[in-house]
Amino acid sequence: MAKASQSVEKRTLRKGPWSPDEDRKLIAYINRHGIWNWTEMAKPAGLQRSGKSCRLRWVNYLRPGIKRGNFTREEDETIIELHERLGNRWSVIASRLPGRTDNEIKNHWHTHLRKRLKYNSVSTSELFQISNVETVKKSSSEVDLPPAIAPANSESSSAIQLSQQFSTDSLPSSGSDPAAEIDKNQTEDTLVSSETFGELQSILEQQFTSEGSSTAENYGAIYAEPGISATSSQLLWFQESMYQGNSCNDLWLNFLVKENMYAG
DNA sequence: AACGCCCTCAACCGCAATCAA
DNA sequence: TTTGATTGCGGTTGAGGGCGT
Repeated sequence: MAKASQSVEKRTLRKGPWSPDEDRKLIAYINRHGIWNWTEMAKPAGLQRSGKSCRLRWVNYLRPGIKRGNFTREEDETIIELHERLGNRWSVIASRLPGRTDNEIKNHWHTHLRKRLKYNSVSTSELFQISNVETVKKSSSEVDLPPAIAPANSESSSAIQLSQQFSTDSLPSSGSDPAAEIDKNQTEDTLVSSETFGELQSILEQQFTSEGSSTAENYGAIYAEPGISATSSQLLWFQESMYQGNSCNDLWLNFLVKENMYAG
C-alpha cells in the first residue's frame, strides 16, 4: 500500500469506544469469514478501525466465552497466587482463568487486589491459609474454577482447554520458568469438578475436538458452519446457563437471533 | 442542583516476538 | 540473513459513573 493512502487511512480511522453497530459488524464478519488477518479484515467488515483495535475489541469483549462481572474468591486467589509467582505476566495468568482476559485481570489487579494485599499487608500464602479454612473440604486439585468455552488468552493457543483445572498446590515451588511449568501442569490437568460442568464439557468437546485450530478461528468456523443452529444454541445454552445476564451474552444472543441462527 | 474528586474499565500506545517473503 | 508485516503483551490513559460536599 502506498504511503500516502496509508496516512489518509490512518487519519480516517475511528478511535474510542465501540458502538453497538460496530460490534455487530465485527461479529458478523468473523462469523462469516473467520479471523484471517486483523489489519485486512477491518475494511471488508465495514469498519473504520485499525486491525489492532478490532482484535482488541474481539479478544477482550466480543469473543464468545468471555466471562464478565465479579471475580470469584477462587479467581482472586488464583490471580494473587500467580502474580506472586509470575509477576505481571497477565496473559499467562489469564490462561489459568477461563473466560477472563488479560486486560480484565490486569484491571482487576490494579483496582482491587493490589489494594487488598497492601491493606492486609500479609503474604499471599498467609492470605490463602486464612481463606482456605472455609474451603478446606476441597482438595487442592478440586478447587473450582469457572468453566470456559474458550481459553482466555490468545487466538494462537493450539487447543481449546475446556476444563482448565488448576491447583495452587501443583504449582512448582521452583524451576527455571514457572510459567512453562504451569503450562505443563495445565495441559495435564483435565479434572472435572462438577456434574454440570461435565455435561457442558461434553457438549462443547463435541463441537471443538475435531479441528484443534486456533480458538478464535474455531469460533469463526463454527459460526460459519452450515449446522450452525445446533452449535450456536448449545453454546448459547452454555453461556446462558453459566453467565446469565452479562452484556456479552446479550450481544451474542441478539446477534444470533437477528441472524436467525438461534430460535431459542 | 452543581461541582469536584475518585474509581473503574475499555481502549490506546509502544515495544517485543514471530512470521513470511 | 534481512526486512517488513502482523500479532501479542503490558503499561498507561481517559471517559464516564458514583459519591460526597
